[in-house]
Amino acid sequence: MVRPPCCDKLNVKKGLWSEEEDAKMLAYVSKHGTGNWTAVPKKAGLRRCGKSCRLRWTNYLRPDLKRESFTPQEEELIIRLHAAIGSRWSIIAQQLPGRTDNDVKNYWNTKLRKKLSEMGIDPVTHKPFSQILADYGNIGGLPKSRARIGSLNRDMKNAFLTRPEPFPPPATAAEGFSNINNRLMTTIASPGMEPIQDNFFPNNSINHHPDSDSLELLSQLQAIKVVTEATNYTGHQTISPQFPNKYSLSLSSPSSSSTSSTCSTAAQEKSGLAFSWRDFLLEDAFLPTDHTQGQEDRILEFSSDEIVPQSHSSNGTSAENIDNNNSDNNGVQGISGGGVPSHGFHASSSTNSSFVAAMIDQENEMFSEFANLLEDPCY
DNA sequence: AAGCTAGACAACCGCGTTCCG
DNA sequence: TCGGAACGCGGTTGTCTAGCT
Repeated sequence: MVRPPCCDKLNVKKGLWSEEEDAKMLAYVSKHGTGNWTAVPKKAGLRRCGKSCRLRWTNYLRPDLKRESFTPQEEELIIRLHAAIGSRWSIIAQQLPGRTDNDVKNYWNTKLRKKLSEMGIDPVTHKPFSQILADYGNIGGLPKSRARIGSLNRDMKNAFLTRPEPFPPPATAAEGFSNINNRLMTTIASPGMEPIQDNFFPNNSINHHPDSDSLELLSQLQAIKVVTEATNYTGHQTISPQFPNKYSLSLSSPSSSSTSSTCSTAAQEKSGLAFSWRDFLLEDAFLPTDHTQGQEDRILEFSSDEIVPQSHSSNGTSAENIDNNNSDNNGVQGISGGGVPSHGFHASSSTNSSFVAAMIDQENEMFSEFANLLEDPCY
């Protein structure tokens, strides 16, 4: 690619901006406004590329930028929009006043992606890792396990290579997820649920079809509308009562949006749409299908409002208590002790080993069945 | 105190799109 | 219609800093 003329000069400065440079930029913009960035360095007396000037202005010097850290509401909106339209940072940033696409992108890369991974959700597809691996396992001609893991995206790779248990269930509410994050668990990665885009935004970045660009913009706008509306209510998306495990998100015309995009009812809110972690792994090819009572003990149950270990339901740690605790924190980061939520997994170690053993068994089965394919010299 | 590491964020790079003569 | 310049975007890299050993 041909470099812009302004960037060809050998004496163009790179790296961090000094206060003096910032002052020059501010002085220039306050006098002349923005635009024609290639001319800015010369007019402003800066040894910078015009592109660099534009970035410095839009990402740092603009007076309307927020400096404070992201709020849980902003966090939620980012995740919802990312689930709906993918990494279209500029579009997402437009829904967050005072935030730049760079801000949002950095926040996603440093915080949210990791957070979702720790919750057992693939940040790329917003599907549970277990579901992805199950899907992945259905693809024929699989290479050896290590290479197979190597071909996963980096988030799943991290989940595999840095954790004793490959598919950690979400942490419990007591371990520190806010109500907002709990709701995210149910709206983004609820059991058996197809991701939002699979059902409603077929032209998203994941399922993109090259001939569908005209529909893509509409889908994105609809996605933004729905996501922002849902967030403006209570953070809940419409939940179809007929399909408790298939959360539907209404896409509607403006005339019907007030009714179709409503939040859940108060009763639903109170009772929560409880489902178990077993449901979450329902499609996991590696889990034994017949659950014994012993296995039942390790099932974690969580609702749309809080995540409650089922086996702990009688120990006085009621859902309401947890909810109250979160309320004490104004619904913001109900993390006792602060910090990043732990991976807190209440299952016993034997449970973990049985889970892993099931995986290994499955893998060995495939190896024996497709032994010839495993000799692929590419691996 | 020095070295190391991870996290946060600023900045750069390359590419696609839009604008304009 | 075409080609070059400008702009915008997303991915990646670089730098700084705080915390830990």
